[in-house]
Amino acid sequence: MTAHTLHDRLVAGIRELILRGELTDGARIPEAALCTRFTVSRTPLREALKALASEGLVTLRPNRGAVVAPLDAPGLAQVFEAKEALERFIGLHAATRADADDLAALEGLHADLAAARDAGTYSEVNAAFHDRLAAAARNAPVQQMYAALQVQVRRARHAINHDPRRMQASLAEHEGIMAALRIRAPLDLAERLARHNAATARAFLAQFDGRA
Amino acid sequence: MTAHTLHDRLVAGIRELILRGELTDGARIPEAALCTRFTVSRTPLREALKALASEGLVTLRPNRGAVVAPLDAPGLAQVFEAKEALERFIGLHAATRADADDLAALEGLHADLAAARDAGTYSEVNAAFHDRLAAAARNAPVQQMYAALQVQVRRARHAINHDPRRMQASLAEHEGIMAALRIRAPLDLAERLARHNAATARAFLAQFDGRA
DNA sequence: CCGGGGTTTTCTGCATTCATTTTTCGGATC
DNA sequence: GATCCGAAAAATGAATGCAGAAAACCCCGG
Repeated sequence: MTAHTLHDRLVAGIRELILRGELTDGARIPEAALCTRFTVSRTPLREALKALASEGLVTLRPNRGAVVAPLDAPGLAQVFEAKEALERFIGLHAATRADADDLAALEGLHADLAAARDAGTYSEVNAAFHDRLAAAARNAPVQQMYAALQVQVRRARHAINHDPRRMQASLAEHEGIMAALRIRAPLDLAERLARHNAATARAFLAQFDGRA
Repeated sequence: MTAHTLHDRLVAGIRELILRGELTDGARIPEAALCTRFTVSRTPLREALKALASEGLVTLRPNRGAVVAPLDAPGLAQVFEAKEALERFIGLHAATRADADDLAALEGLHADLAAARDAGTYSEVNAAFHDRLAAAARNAPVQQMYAALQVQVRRARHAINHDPRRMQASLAEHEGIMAALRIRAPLDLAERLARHNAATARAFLAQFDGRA
C-alpha cells in the first residue's frame, strides 16, 4: 500500500476511502480534513484529487471544492453498458491469450468465490477474478479502462442490498465462464461474460432505481 | 479552448503541445520551461502533469521528472485493438440513438472530409467526425474512453507518413459508414467502423513498425 | 585519450505562505 | 418571524521557499 511517492499513496488511499464508502456519494471532500487524515500538506493532496478527477471518481467544482462524483441510475446503467463492450473484448481475447499462470490464478479465485460466505468477500473476490481475466486479455488500454469501470460499479455496491439469490445465480454464471475458459472458447466466453454483466446490471439497477 | 481555470487551460495546453508534436515522444518535460511557456508557477503545472499522467499521455518517473509517454508499435497495436471494441459499441448504438442534430453535424463533417486536401486537415476533420459519432452513441464512459484512445492515435500520426492512397480508401470507407448511418443499420455500422479501424491500424502500423 | 570519483549544479517533491473566492453568521429592516 | 445585507470566517487557487535526490561537471589517474 505504502508506495514510494506520496502521490501514489494518496491516490490509492482516497480511492479506497470512496470505495469503502467512508466518503459517500456527492459528499464534499474537505482538503484540510484529508490533510490531517493522511498527515500531508495540501499540495500533494490536491495533486491526488486532480488525478482522481481525471479518473472520474471525484468532480472538481472551481472555487467550490471537490465532491465524490455522484452516480445516478442512468449513469450506472451507462457504466454497465460500456462494460459490456469491454467484457466481450476480454472474453474474446482472454480465451486465446490466457497462459498457465492466468488459468491457475483464475481457478484459485473461482474456488475462493465459491467458498465466499458473506456478500462483502464475494464482491471482493469477484472483482479480483474479473480484473485477472481482464489482464489475461493482454491489452493494457482495455485493462485500464476496465479497472476504471469496475471502480464505479464497486462504488455503487454500497448503495444497494445484496440479494443472496443473485449471489447464487452469479456463481452459476461463473461456472459457465470457467467452463468456456477451460476449453478456450472465445465466442462462448465473450457471450457468457456479456450476459453475466447484463444480469449483474439488472440486479444493481433494480435496487438502485429506488434511490438517487 | 481557454477555460476559466488554470488547471483546465494547462491540461489542454500541454495535451495540445504533445498532439502537435512540439513535445516529441519520450522527451523529458522540464517543469521550469513549461512554467515560463504558460506563465504560471510550478504548482498548477505539476497538478496538470499528474492529471495527464492519469490520462496516459505522460509518464511520471519519481524524482526524475515527467516524459511524454513513449508509444511503441505493440502499444499502438493494442490501442487500435481496444478501439475496435469501442467502435463496435459506437456503431451499434449510434445507429439507433443519433438524433437529427447528430446526423446533420455528421453529414457536414463528412462533406468537409471529402473536401479536405492535405493530410493534416483530413486527420483533423476525421477525428472530429469520429468523436461526434462517439457522442451520438449516448454513453459518457465510452465517449471518454474513446477520446483517450483517439488522442493516442493522433499522437502517433506525427511519426508516420500519410499515404494518399490510404486517404482515398479511408474516404470510401466513410461513404459506407454514412450510408449505414443514414438507414440506421446498427450491425452494418458496427461492422464498417470495426473494419475502418482495422484498415487504419494496418496503415499506421505498417509505417510505425520501422521506427520506435 | 578514456574512465572514475567527488563536487557543484540543477531539478524534483513537498511544506508554507499569500491572495481571492465562497460560505457563514449576525444584525437590521420590513 | 422571515429576509436581506454586510462583515467575519473559512476554504480554495496559486506562488514562493526549502530539503533531498538526480544529473552534470570537473579534475585526476590510468
